[in-house]
Amino acid sequence: MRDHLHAVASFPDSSELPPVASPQQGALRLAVIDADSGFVHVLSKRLEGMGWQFRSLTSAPPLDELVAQRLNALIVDPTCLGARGWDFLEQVCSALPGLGVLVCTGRSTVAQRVRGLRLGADDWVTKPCHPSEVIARVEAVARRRRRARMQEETGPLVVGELEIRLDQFQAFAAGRSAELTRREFEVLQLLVDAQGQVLQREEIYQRVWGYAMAHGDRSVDVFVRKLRHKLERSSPAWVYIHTHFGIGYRFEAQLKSAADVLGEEPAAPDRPPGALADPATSA
Amino acid sequence: MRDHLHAVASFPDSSELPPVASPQQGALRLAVIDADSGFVHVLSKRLEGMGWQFRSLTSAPPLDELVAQRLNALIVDPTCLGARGWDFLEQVCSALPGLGVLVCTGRSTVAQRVRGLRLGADDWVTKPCHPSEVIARVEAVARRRRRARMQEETGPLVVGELEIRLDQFQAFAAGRSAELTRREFEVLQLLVDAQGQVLQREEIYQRVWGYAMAHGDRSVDVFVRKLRHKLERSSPAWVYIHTHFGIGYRFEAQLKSAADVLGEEPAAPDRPPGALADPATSA
DNA sequence: TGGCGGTGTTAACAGGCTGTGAAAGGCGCC
DNA sequence: GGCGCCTTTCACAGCCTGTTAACACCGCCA
Repeated sequence: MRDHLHAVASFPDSSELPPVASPQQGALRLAVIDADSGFVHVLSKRLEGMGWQFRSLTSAPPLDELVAQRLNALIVDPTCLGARGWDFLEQVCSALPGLGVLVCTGRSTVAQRVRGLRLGADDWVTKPCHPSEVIARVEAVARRRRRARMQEETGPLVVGELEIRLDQFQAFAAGRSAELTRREFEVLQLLVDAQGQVLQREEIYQRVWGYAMAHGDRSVDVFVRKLRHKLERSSPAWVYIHTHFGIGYRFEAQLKSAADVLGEEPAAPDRPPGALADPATSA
Repeated sequence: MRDHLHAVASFPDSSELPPVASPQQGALRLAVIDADSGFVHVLSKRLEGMGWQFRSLTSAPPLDELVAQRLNALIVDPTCLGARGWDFLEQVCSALPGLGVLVCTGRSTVAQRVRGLRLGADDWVTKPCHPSEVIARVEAVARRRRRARMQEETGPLVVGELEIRLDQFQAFAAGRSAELTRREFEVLQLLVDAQGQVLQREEIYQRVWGYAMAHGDRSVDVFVRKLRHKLERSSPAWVYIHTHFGIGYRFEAQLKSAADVLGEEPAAPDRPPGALADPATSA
């Protein structure tokens, strides 16, 4: 169902194991900037075992050098960059929007972490930490980035008058944001991903909320209502979310008929705008 | 209730799977990836009793090996896969869209569950859990998947001018929805699946409604009436549902004669319009 | 031919499901 | 601590559906 995504992904199919050095399935190129040799050593051991391409540094390299490396991710401890740490972080993040940046450093205040993440870091890990956790987070970060980049490469997903940008968690129509909240966007994305399949409420709830839907919960309905409202506001000539009574919802961009756009059912449109069967026209 | 689906499942007999009794009606092939031997043991006991084909692993096998197993479902505890757990999940779900994937693991955060489900897992069960629940969920998941896969592989089912889409709970003719309600669709699906066999009212009722039909209940007749009406509206040149007097109904796409389409029974209809009660044709 | 049981057809009803608006509750931000 | 946004819950209205009943029609049989 979601295979349009992996169709675009640039990773070869062979899914194999540790040995060998050639870049393999899921392997990433990454660099570590850190003066803590023990940490770097342990980490590099692990990364080699996974076949990732890996480079370690102890100070900030020129930006263009980083660019040339075509990295997937960067692990950095700003401590070793002294006062220029924040600057560097900001520059890297703005110059390489496709790069996953993970800050891994000793104790820090909440304010520092917030600042770092605001400057564009994707994640913040506090030392001491287990290499596995660092790796897992790097993978998560890289996946997010990959996804966003894919989005960029293939162009935003367009259906009807809508433009859905995964990288912004937002839908646009005619260049204007529909101003969806996070959950609204998630519900929309799920429906869009289903490619016209009807999704049951339970399934929607489970995939978006992450746990089983309590009997009688109307959250999904309410969010669909909000989505419809915002989508209609942004793109009045289209209908996107269709109800299947007793089952659930289905996404399909559908142009409204002229009559529907002007006045709602002016006089005798005895049937629903969407689909209908008029024997006369079909015969 | 929907055991007609089983008829479609195709398990080749030759395989290197454990020597269980020959696959029986409703039995599934499944694999469990989990290092928790106690859990696996209890589960396997249960599964053997049900005659399901079952294989247990403690680490992630290569993808192509999984493919070769022709599984219906996979139960996995990503914990035992370490940092690659998410990757594995993602790969499996995208490479095997027909496979039902159930994550069964210890405590987890909402974020984790959402992530897992969005990567393509079908359900998420938290340990400790009762084997019965796991099995019930696997069945539900496998049913959903099989349905989606069947649809995908065989393409939409087409009979006469009708196109039946399981994923939309709907029938189409000439690209237009027949606007069937859920129950109408279920009755139609049952009749279509019977492949031209005559089904008794009692059987139809039992399978669709889920319990025995009360004596004198006319629900099936009413639904057949509604179906005929909607199907004729969508596809006027065809007759789909045939009555067998004193027995029940049979589905067969049949092109009407020109005379029948133009005027309903002009005067001397030498042949019954709907090919109704004609035991001779069925023999 | 008339009676009888099975089926076609229609309409009305009750209940369930969904749409909708608003209020209450949470949560993060300032 | 106050504030605002988002989420969730609640209540009510309206629509859709499944069900039942009633009547018309058809084929079979005496």
